[in-house]
Amino acid sequence: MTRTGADLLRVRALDDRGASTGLDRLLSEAEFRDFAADSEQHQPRWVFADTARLYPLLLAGGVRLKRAHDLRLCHAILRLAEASAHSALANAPAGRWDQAPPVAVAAPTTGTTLFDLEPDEPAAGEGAGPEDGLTEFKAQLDAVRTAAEPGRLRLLLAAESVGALIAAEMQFAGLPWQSAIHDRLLTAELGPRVPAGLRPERLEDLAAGIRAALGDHTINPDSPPELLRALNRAGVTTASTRAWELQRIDHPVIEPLLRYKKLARLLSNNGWYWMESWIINDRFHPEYLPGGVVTGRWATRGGGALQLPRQVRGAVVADPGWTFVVADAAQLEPRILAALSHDTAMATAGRGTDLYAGIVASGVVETRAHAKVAMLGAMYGATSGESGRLLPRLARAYPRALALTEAAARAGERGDVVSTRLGRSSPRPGAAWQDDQGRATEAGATAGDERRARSQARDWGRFTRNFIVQGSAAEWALCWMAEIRKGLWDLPGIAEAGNASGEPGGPGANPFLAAPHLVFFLHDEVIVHTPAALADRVATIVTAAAATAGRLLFGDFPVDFPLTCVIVDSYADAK
DNA sequence: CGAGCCCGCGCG
DNA sequence: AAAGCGCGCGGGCTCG
Repeated sequence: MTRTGADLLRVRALDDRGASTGLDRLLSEAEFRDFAADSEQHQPRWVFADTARLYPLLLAGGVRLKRAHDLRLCHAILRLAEASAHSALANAPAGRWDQAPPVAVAAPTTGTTLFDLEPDEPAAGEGAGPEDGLTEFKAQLDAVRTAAEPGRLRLLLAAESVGALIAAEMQFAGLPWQSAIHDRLLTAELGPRVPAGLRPERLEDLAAGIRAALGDHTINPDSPPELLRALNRAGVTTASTRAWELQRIDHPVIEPLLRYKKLARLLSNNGWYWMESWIINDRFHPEYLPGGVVTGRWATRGGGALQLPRQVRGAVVADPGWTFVVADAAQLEPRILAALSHDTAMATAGRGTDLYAGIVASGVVETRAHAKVAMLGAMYGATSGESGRLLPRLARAYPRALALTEAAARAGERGDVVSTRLGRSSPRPGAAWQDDQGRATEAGATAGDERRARSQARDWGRFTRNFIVQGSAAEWALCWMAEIRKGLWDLPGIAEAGNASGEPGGPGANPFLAAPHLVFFLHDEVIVHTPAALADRVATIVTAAAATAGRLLFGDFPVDFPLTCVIVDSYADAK
């Protein structure tokens, strides 16, 4: 499945090894939609150069696909994976499949849809003809077939690819978002709306309070350097204007200043301008970027979808007759670490309970807060503070888990590669890093050279230490979502559910929007929008999917992945 | 006046 | 002086 230059799509049928089985056609987009709808009866695996560019076309036409293989995303994994390091693909010079995807244009305001695609890309570089996709697919199949433990890579590529389908579906569906509620919320916090560039009443009042407390009537509280100078002039000794540092200072300016910072952030990041840019027909359509983070986590582009502050989640409200199933994997990363390292003691601490509470119950530390900060320290590489002090106790109780994070850190410090459970490997540090390490071992190296090299080595070690945990957790989350999607696939729509309320999206909406579907994903948390009558069944599916994801990654190793799963009409009520 | 940096902070 | 991981985004600010 590739694009040709003339807005035609080339479609070919292949067997398991990528060999052509005869069918080879050029179709217009409309013809392709019909073709895809027909072909879905046989549940083929669609091989796409870039799911994000093609799938929205199908979704807009009401066609949903079950299985896919995304060449661009899978290439990125195989290019770096240690398990396929010997393959032709991994050793070929960089080419078209190593390039960043073309930037899709997200409409910032009403008038166009979010799904406009750029004009077709020109043939990019050498060998970018229509054969290129097929050649690449064969190279990927070969890289997997000849890899160590091909089953893991195969699962990873399938999970990454279904993630691309889900990402497109979620962008298409959008997160239900009530502009009216959002507007009321902003007005209550900031005061009535004012034209862009002006401060709403509440912010203006607070700015006046800040100026009065500092005895300076010209201060712009939005300028950190200016603010810092004014604070120091007023006898407030601080090295920065960070909220957590200001919090500890006793001075009349602190209270209005902290309040100002909070509200100014709300206005600039999720204020009226944001609302008008991103909310269309009471839906938020962020652009998800599967594999957008080196660890395999998703990123988003535009709208800050992965940073929705709790302050505004009250605007996320289910349609009439519908509700949300909001599920969150409890202490996901430590559980992943326990399973990765086969640390049965740590896994046992999390059995049937809050993992941090289990650590306390085992007598390792005194409080849940201590357990949490110690675990985060182990996974992030803390060396000082409370976290650093608690680490030895954690290491005594859970030697296997801590040995694994330490080994990952040492590997990174040497410049070595580490890999996740399913085989996504970390990038190597850049040339500057290598140069600095080399310089520190040469004869004329200064103490400064050595210090610098050591510091950078430790930085990279903290990255690789975290990579194995964050990346494996991202794989669990992909499998979880894939299983949820599979479970939801066969649920009935609104009509069959015996609920007469309107279907979301209005007339002509995609039929899959009339049945339960995923509308949001945030690293270890999902939201399913569902007819209220089906919410219990959805919750059962989501819960079972978590257990299945655990088995897919870790087989029989006895580690639990419990969820907090609630049925709520507003996201604000989720926790 | 735009490009690109830093700062600060939202999320996990 | 160094400092627990990964991101995206907006505002200020500097520089060409």
